[in-house]
Amino acid sequence: MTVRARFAPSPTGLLHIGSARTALFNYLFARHHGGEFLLRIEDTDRERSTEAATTVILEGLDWLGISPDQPPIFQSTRLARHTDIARQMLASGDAYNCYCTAEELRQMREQAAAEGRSPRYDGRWRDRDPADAPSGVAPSIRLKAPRDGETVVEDLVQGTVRVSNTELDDMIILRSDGTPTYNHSVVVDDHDMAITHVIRGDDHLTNTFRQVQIYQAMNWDLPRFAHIPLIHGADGAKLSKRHGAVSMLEFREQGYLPEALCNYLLRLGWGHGDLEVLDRDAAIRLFDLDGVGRAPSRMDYARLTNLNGIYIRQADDDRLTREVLERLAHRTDLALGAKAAERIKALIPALKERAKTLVELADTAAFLARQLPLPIEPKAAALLTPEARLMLRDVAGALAATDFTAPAIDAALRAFAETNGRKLGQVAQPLRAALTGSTASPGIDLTLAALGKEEALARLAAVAA
RNA sequence: GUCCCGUUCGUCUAGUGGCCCAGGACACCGCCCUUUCACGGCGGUAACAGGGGUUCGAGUCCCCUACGGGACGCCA
Repeated sequence: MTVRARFAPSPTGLLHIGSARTALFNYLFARHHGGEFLLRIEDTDRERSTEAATTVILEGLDWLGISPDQPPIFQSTRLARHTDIARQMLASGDAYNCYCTAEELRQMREQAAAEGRSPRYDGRWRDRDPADAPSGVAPSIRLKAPRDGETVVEDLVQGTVRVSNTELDDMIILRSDGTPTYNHSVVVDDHDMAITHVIRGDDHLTNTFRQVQIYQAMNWDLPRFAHIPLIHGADGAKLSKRHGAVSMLEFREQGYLPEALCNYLLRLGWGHGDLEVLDRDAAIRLFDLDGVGRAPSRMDYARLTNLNGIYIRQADDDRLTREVLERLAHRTDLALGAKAAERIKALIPALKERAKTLVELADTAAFLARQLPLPIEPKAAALLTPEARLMLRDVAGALAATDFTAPAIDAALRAFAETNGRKLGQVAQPLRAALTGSTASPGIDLTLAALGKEEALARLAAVAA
């Protein structure tokens, strides 16, 4: 049997980190088993669903590199099929008309709450004579769920989960306005799409019992279910905005690489021995549902950032250069010409060793695109004492005599330090301050070489005594 | 309130009855490397929620308690 997995988000505005992980797990599972990964947009709530929100999901998945194998299926286009099945169930006696009003149901719930019972529909129309139907009231259609026994879900992550059927009431499958409900649509779609594995957040676990009852009523084969635990914030509560970034767009803006995010998400709730850094190929090769834990996990931004640093160090230099240029393009305090771009490209290999995000990478590259006079950080300014400025004049002279390659610069600086009885650091730090306006940068030889002779000497002249 | 699920270092996890006085990673602290900042190397602090069983032996199996989470809509 070929595996067919699906990701079924409702388009409500953003691709949440939790949804992204669900999508990733589905994708990896399908790939691992040589199956297909499908996407279904659950846009039946017409008021909340927008085209823009669908675009956000599609772009987010594309950015993460987990695009579906087929064009997405829009649930809204399948309405007729859903209602058709509901009517079939009505005809076969697996469902019945319920003439309760919303108000009546609300009272039923309130009374149950007041008496300490769980708020369930009491089945008052289940076996009632259709002749009793009040005129002028449009009925909803309810599933005639089994009253005895229990409903069992053999979950690939949670194990066997069973609940007594007395806990489950007769759910509405078709509203009085003729539209299908979520639980009903999902079952019909998953069946029609020949989904073999339903992998989703465990907030859906209790829905599953009701969905199973529909499968059973229709005599359809059950897919395998896998309910993965949710992602929580650092405080253990449901992940929300106040915990920090949650949408894919935000992570992208904050300079996270999609492969780092995928790696982080993969390791959140799934483990394989001591393995921490897994690229896409390794993930596909090793991922399976038996490695998924049952406890919810907490979002840890520090760990994501650490992973991001690893992926930045491994990333292609041209790609990083493009990213940096893009992020610097809007800055009005820089002169981002061809020369500056050339300098950035030259220093990226050294810069990427010390950046954890693309934002950081761009920030630390910005000095290369600055114009004189250079803004100097207070700590850097403190290094530029009158004495240091005097020294820099001589250093500039020594540097001017080289061909300005990094090795030549390094040799010249070491020689300069030696003949002047100074430690290399006593020369390099004021130099760094004068060239970058900061106390931290890649090796001073690399920094000088990237700036180029003309620019470097100009910057030195600006501060030298 | 009812039902369901969960609980190993601060966090993510390894652990499927003896290999565990519990291993790795991030974070944190110290040292080393070093022209700064990173990277890297070495070392350190730090956990089986509590209580009962079962067993020669329990982080691993069972029960109870506590705590946490999820679900209880004519939302998805």
